[in-house]
Amino acid sequence: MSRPTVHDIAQTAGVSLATVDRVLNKRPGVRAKTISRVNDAIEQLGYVRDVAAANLARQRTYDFTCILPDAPTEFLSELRAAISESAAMTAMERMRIAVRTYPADDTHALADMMGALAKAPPDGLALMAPETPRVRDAVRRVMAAGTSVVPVVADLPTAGCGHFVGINNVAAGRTAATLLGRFLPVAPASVLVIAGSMSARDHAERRLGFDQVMAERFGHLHVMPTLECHDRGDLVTAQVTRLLSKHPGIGGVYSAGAGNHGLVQALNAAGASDRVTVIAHELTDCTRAALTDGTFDAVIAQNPGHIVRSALRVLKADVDGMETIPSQERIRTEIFLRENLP
Amino acid sequence: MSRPTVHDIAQTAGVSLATVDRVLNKRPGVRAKTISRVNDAIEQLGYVRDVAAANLARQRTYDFTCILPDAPTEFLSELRAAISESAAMTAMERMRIAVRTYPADDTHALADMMGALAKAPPDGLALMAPETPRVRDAVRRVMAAGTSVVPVVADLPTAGCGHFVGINNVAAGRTAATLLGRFLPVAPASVLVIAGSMSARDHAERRLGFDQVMAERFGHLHVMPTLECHDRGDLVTAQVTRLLSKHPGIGGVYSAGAGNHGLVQALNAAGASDRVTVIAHELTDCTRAALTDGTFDAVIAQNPGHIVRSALRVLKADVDGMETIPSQERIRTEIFLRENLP
DNA sequence: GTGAAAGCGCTAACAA
DNA sequence: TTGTTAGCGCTTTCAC
Repeated sequence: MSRPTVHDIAQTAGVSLATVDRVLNKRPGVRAKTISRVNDAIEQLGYVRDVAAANLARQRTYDFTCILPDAPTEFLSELRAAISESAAMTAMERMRIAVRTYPADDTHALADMMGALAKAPPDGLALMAPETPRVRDAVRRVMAAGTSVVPVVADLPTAGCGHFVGINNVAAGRTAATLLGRFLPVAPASVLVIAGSMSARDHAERRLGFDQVMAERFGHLHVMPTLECHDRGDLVTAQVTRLLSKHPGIGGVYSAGAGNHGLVQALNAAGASDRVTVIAHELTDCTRAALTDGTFDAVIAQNPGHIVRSALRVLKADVDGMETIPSQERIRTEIFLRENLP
Repeated sequence: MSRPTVHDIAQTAGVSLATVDRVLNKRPGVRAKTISRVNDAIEQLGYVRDVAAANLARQRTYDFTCILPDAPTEFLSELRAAISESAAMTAMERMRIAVRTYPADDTHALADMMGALAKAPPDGLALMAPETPRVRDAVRRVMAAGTSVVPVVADLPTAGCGHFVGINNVAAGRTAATLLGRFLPVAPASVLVIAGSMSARDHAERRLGFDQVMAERFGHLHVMPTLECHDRGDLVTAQVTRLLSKHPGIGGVYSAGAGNHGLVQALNAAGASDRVTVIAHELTDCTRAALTDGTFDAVIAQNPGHIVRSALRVLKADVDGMETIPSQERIRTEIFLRENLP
C-alpha cells in the first residue's frame, strides 16, 4: 500500500486538487467547512506531503552566496572544501551556492563586494567577516535589498542579522583553559597565549574565556600577555623561540589562532615539546600531526562540514519563513586528543 | 539563466528525451556515436541531473527498518528520538523507516523477529544487537532475502554484513584512559572500571583500550577488576558504595556502561565527588547534570543523530549500489567537559 | 536504435 | 469559493 497523495485526499474529501492544495498551503479563499473536510481526509489517510515533488512543481530555487576572507589558513581551505562537498545535498534541495573571496583585513574591498551584491541580491548570504562599522553598514544594505544574512565562524552581533553559525568562543577558551589546567601538574608555571589579533572578536573571546577559568580554578598558573602573531607561522616561530628561552618557567601554551606550524617548529627547535603542554585550535593536517607525535596535547575544533550545512539550513529556513530548531543548529566545540582523532 | 534540463540536452544533441535518458542512465541500445554526441551536449551545457525529479519519476522508495533492544537506557531513547527527528530528511529522500524493538538480551526473540522480517524483506536493516551465533545466522538469513544490513552502535564483524556505523570502542577506552590519567595527579591511586557486561563486545573493547593506555602511560595507577553491573543503576550504587569504603585509595572511576545515575548517587552519598575523578559514556540528562555540578569530569559520547543519519546514508548507498565515502561516515568519539556542553 | 507520449506528486494560472 | 489544466525535470512504456 503506497502512501496517499493529493489525489486521494481530493477524492475522499470530495473536492478538487486545487482546493486540497490551498488547504495544504494555508492559502485563503476556502470555506472553513471545506477546510475541515480536507483536513479530516488528510488525518484519516495519514497523508504526508512529498516535499521533493512540491519543490519541483514550485520551481523554487535558492540562490545563496558565501563570502569568505582569502587568508591562507588551513581552516579556511577546509571550509571551502566543505562547501564544495555540500554540492550534492545542495543540488537536491534546489540551492545554488556562489563563493566569493575578499582580501583578508581589507574591509573596504569587502564592503565593495557586498555593495555589488546588493545590486543583484541573492536569497541568502553566509558571511565570514570581522565586525567593523563598515562591514555592519554593508550588511545592512544587503539585508535591505532583501537578502537573508547569516554570520559564519565570526559573529556579527551588532549588524542585526540572522542566527550566528559557529562556536561560542568564550566557551572554547574556557574549554582550553580547563584542559590545560588539568593536564598540568598543580604547581606554579607560566602559560603563554598566542592569538592572531586581539581585535578579531573570536580570538578576543577565546582569551576572555581562557582567563576566566584560569582565574577561577588555576590560580597557581601565571598567564602571560597575549602574543599577537596575525596567524603567521614565521612570526609565531620567532616570538615563541624568544619567549621560551627567556622564560624557562613556561609549562603551557594556548594557541588560540592559526599559524600552528610555526609553533610546532619553535617547540621542536627548543626541544620543549615534552615539557610544555599545548592546546591549539582547529583540526588541520598540521595540528593532527602535532597531536599524533605528542607535540600538542589537545585540539579544540569546530567542524567545517557542520558549519556549512547548518548555515545553509538556517538561510533556507529564513527564506522560507520557517523556524529553525536552535538546538539542532548549535555548532559543537569539539575536543580532540591523539586517541580520538577521526 | 536557469540550469539546463534534459530537454536542452536533447535539443543541442539533436536527439529525443528518451535517448538522453538512456545515455544518462547508461542503458544499452544507443549507438556509440549518439552517446558521445549526447555526452558532448551534457559537457557543453554543464548539465547536472535533478536527483529529486529523477527519484520522483522513478517512483523509487526505500523501505528500511531499525531493530533496537528495549533496554531502558537514556542513550537508547536518544537514538529512538533521533530516528523520529530524521523523519523530515527521510521523507524528502523517499525512505520509509519502521522501528522494531526486541527484549534486551533475548536473542531468541530477536532471531524470531528477523526471521519474520525475512518473509517480507525490507530494502535495508539497521541492527543494534549483540554478536552471538544465533544473531549471526539470523543476519545471514535476512541478507539472503535481499536486505542490506548495517550494524549500528555494536559491530557484528563475523556476520559479513555492511559497514559498521558507530564509534571505535577501543579508541573510546583509550580516550577515557588518557583523560583520566592526565587529570589525576602523578601519584599512586586505584582506578575503578564499571561496565554493563564484559560479554558485550563494545564494553569489552572499551576496557581493552583503557587498559592499553593505562599500561603504556600511567603505570602509577592501579586498575581494579571490572565491575559488571548490567547497566543497572541500583547495582552500580550498591557495588560502588561498597568498594569506595573498602578501598579509600580509589582516585578515579571509568564508567564504560550505562546506569550512571547509580554512580552519581553512590559518589554523593560517600561524599567522594570531589576527590574522585570520573569519566563516563554518553551524553544524557544524567551525565550532563553530573558534568555541570562537577561530579563527573568528562564524558565520552557518540552522537545519536549522526549515527542514525549515517546508517540511513549507508543503507541507501548500498541499495543503490553506490560507494560511500568512509571518512564521511566515520562516527566521531566526542569528548565533553562542563565547559563545552552543547 | 530511436522517438512520442504518458505519467510521478505537487503547484499555479486561469476559468467558472 | 471552487475546479480545470498545464506544467516542473525526469523516467518509462510502447511504437516505429
